[in-house]
Amino acid sequence: MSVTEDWDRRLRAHGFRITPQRQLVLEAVERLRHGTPEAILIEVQRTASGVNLSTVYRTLEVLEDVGLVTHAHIGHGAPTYHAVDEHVHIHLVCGRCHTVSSIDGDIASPFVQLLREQYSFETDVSHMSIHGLCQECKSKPVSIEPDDEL
Amino acid sequence: MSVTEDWDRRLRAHGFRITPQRQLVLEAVERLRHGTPEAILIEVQRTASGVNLSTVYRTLEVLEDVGLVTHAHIGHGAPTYHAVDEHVHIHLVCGRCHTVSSIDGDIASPFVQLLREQYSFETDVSHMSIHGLCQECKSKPVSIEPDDEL
DNA sequence: GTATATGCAAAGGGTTTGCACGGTT
DNA sequence: AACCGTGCAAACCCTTTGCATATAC
Repeated sequence: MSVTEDWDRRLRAHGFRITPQRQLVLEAVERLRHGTPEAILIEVQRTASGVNLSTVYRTLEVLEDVGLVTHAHIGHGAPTYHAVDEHVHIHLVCGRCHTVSSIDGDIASPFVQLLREQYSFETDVSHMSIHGLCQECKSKPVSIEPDDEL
Repeated sequence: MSVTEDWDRRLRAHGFRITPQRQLVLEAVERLRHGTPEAILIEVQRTASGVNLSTVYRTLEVLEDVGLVTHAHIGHGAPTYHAVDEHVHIHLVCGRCHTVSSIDGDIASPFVQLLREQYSFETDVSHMSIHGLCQECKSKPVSIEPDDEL
């Protein structure tokens, strides 16, 4: 059952108004499965060319406030937004080739449980992005540690 | 045993030159245990006021290349740099009060092992920053879900 | 001596903000 | 009618880049 079905009720319940822009931004986030604010703007502008980037930023903040979208920081650039009704996933970001792959968020459950037990910390799994080396880059070592004079 | 003991050999081994700036930046990163580029600059300038921000950026990139420092993305702003000789730790970032606490990186070992087995992904634990709710914010629910008209 | 590193200043992304207008309630 | 949301433009923060000079090798 999609959380975004009662998006308008959610907004109203938090004292926000219903506007075409908010609907369009939410729909754009759902359509693109991953989206930066810039990408979301472009998607929105396919229907409504008048919408402004700052509106997208302000809208994403509102939608995140009411729990309709989340974001994660992949790479160094703009954050990536997702609709919360998607199955929770985690991004694995390769620090060498910068490939991003999405994996099932459930894999983190034991870890999340550990953080809850030991630190009373409630992890936002959808916000997790894990940096490291992907399978391919791991196998191509690229001159690791000569550790001698050149 | 500190990795940063043979920092000069490390740099040379990778074909980089030894400069006062590089030494100063590395020492500043070690002294501040967490530091943004800006904060590192200020620390460096306590000794050498002439050093420039762009040099700090370029130097951090070099030091990271040769494995002397790492960075993690805490919050939305500038990244935080660490010397690699510190015991590996993970940042827990509260999405509500923005408090950051550092915990022992070893807690992630089983999770890291899982990612290795299932996805052949080699996690950079020191780069991990985990977002969620801290103990205090978790217990103060702050008007969650009225789910009614206002 | 030559290639690399630095300082400076300018440009570049990404994001936020002030303000007047327009739309929702 | 009152207030919130939007568009526009400017400002902002963080980071990168071009170029001339200085420095490590």
